[in-house]
Amino acid sequence: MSLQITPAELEIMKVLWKRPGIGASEIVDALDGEQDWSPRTVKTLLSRLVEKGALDTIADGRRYLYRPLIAKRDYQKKEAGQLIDKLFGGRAAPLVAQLADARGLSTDDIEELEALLGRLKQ
Amino acid sequence: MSLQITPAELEIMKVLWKRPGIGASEIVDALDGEQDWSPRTVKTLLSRLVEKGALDTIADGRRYLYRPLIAKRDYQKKEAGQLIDKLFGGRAAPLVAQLADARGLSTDDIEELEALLGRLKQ
DNA sequence: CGTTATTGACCACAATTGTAGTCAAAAGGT
DNA sequence: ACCTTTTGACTACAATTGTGGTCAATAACG
Repeated sequence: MSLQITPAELEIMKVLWKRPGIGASEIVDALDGEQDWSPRTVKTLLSRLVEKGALDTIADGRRYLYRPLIAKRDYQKKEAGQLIDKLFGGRAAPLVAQLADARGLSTDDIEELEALLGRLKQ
Repeated sequence: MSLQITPAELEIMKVLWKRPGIGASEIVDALDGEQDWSPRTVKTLLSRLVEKGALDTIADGRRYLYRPLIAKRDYQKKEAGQLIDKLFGGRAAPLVAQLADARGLSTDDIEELEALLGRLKQ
């Protein structure tokens, strides 16, 4: 199960990672301003995510509540790993170098990363 | 020009980033072992990349030599930036944290990153 | 010189994706 | 007890993508 989540579907997942267990209409509301989708479109994306096993449904009267079956953290890990395998020869350092170049790391970023590296070192 | 390069097309780009200015048959050869594509498939991908403006052709007798019009570095930057915007709230540090967790950074990676951060600090 | 192999141009076709419509059941307002 | 709204199920349909076939021109080989 490769669990292929498309960009449009990811928007739905992001809402549900933030507020698991809500229904379709709440999702539509949450997306308002973000995406300009008809409620129909959101329903379709929800069905596809359930079909793919990325979401779980809980019956709640005549409707469903939806809950993510994959953790955001796991998905982030998978995507980050795929990117470095695909483009950076499997090494993380070059990726970070590119990021630094592409958008500049803030002082906060740099400090955070140094702290992280310090923790990893021991 | 959003220059949307698909995963299959990227394999072609990777060959051409390594050896710019080769022809279709060399690309087919270079991919042998990597991908199991018919020469036809490679040709189609090449045409699409030219159409998209990702490659340039140089006439060489009755065939073309192909050359990347986008630098690998630029493409890496774009992809890395897209990933952190899409999944990491635009911050690089959480991405690195995930990478560390996902696959463990080697001592070399850590040293490389520390050196990089040192350079960025001043 | 005739045959074969290679090449780009054009075409094909199913799967996936983005985007949304139709429909019937049910829930709620009045 | 009706009418409207909301919901999930099913359906639609064009664009993109992966994968490769046809064809005509031409280069290379015997």
